[in-house]
Amino acid sequence: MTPSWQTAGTDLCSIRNLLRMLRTQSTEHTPEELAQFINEHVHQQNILTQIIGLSEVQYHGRAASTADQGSYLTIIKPDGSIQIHKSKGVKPMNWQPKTNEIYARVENGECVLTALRHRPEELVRITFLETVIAQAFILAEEGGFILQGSESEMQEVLAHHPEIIEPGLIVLERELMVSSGGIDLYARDSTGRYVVVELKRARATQSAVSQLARYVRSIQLALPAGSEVRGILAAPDITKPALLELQARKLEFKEIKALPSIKKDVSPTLFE
Amino acid sequence: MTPSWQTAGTDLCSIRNLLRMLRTQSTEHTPEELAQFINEHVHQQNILTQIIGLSEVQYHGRAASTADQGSYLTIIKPDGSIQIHKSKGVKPMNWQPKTNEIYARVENGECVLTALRHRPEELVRITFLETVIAQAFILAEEGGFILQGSESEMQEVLAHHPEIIEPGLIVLERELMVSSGGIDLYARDSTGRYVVVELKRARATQSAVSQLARYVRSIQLALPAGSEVRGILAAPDITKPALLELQARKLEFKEIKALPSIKKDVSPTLFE
DNA sequence: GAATAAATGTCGTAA
DNA sequence: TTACGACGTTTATTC
Repeated sequence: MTPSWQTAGTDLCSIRNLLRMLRTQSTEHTPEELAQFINEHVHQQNILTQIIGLSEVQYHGRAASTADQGSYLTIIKPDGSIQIHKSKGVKPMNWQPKTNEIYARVENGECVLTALRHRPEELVRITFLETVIAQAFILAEEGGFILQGSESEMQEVLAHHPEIIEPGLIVLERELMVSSGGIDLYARDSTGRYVVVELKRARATQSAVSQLARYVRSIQLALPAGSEVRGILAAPDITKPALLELQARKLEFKEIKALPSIKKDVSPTLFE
Repeated sequence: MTPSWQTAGTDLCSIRNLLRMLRTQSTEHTPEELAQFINEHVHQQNILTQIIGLSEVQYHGRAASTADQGSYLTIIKPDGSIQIHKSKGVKPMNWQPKTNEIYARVENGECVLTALRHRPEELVRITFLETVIAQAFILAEEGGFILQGSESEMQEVLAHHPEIIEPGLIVLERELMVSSGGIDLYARDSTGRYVVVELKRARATQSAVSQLARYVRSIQLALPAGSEVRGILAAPDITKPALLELQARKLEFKEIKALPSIKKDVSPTLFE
């Protein structure tokens, strides 16, 4: 039996281009051929496999879900992660971050891809009813990836410029570990009171408030009885319930709109 | 300048297959053509676009990130969401959940895809250094998707209608494997000579010519000495250098403008 | 491995 | 549209 996929010609690549199409499967194939194609490519180093077509997806694990017949894009990455995309959204319809086992086989005349994961025990099953195309690519060479602007960077900036939060504030510790977790900034205000600062890069929610409250209590327990400890939640925004709870707990909110950048922008002119 | 891709025919594969590939672009294209390809497909109703190749990605918005040159898979969904995948993890390396604006243009000789989002103000910029493949799919309302218009379909049609290439041509084999790769169509002409047909969905380039030449040589070696083997490059268009090389190698070019659709049972109202 | 918190979280829904 | 909470959250880090 001749498989209906072909090895791509070598003329597809150039010296700089290390990503190459490895193999392609046409629309013409039997379930057996598709299963063979998948099994030959999945879990191999650097090979990303893609199947597009009418499929059915089942998930069983932390939850359970079934996707009826639909046209989905299935991507299997070299690390064994799998994701099934529909036409909308960044998030896949179904996925499996890491799999212990991936295999395809023919069941009842159709190619079924099974992705298993232990701990937690999860299962994704994709039945390919009508495959439109199956492709495998080599994804070689990965460039460096640099992310900036996370909460840690916010902490970095505010640690050096605590006056943004409040004039006279002096930072004593960053990432101070207490029983309930790590305090972003531990400081002292101009009147000598201890201050616990909780940073949020996004809009602060109730969970941030209770987090701050836990830290404040931890500090109060560590200090001599009667010591006054302030709690400041610093974020660009706060939700209404969070603000109410904050006030009820006698904690404070400090709006952080913009931060002086400590690193060069990617391309500052883009937004001018 | 003729774009190197083709609009797919109106024929449908099956009633169950709702998504189909609309257009395909091969590996050969200029940055201008790639930009045009993207602009024609992106943000259109029901069209999912994919670009695979050596790229560079920048993000600026809630945070900022830069990804150096690497082989990435870019997916643009019909809802305007965009995601750039590397070889690991379910999560994309860069993404944009929903965009207000997506456009591609040539900057400094390279195709740059810009995805803008307001509220929050965010920007993703992808520079395609070397594209391996660009694909576009139609997605129907019901979420099915099926592909059409690929080279495989072209092969399908021409295998059944070899007279389009040349009257009296008889197809002996499809996807005939030889040492140098897979021959799209292996046939015999009206005078009994063997014919190797290489198909290109897009404008044929020199690499297609050398590919065809390799196949012809492989067949010549396999046949008794002195056997005459013709090589035909069938494509909608051919570049000037490719045509010159073709003539120098005594190979032939056959322009394929339109293909008769393969009629299959389907309700034409789906795509109006 | 369990627990904890960050994330460019994403996504859906009610006001 | 905006606010708000849920998510198979995922992912990274710490204990």
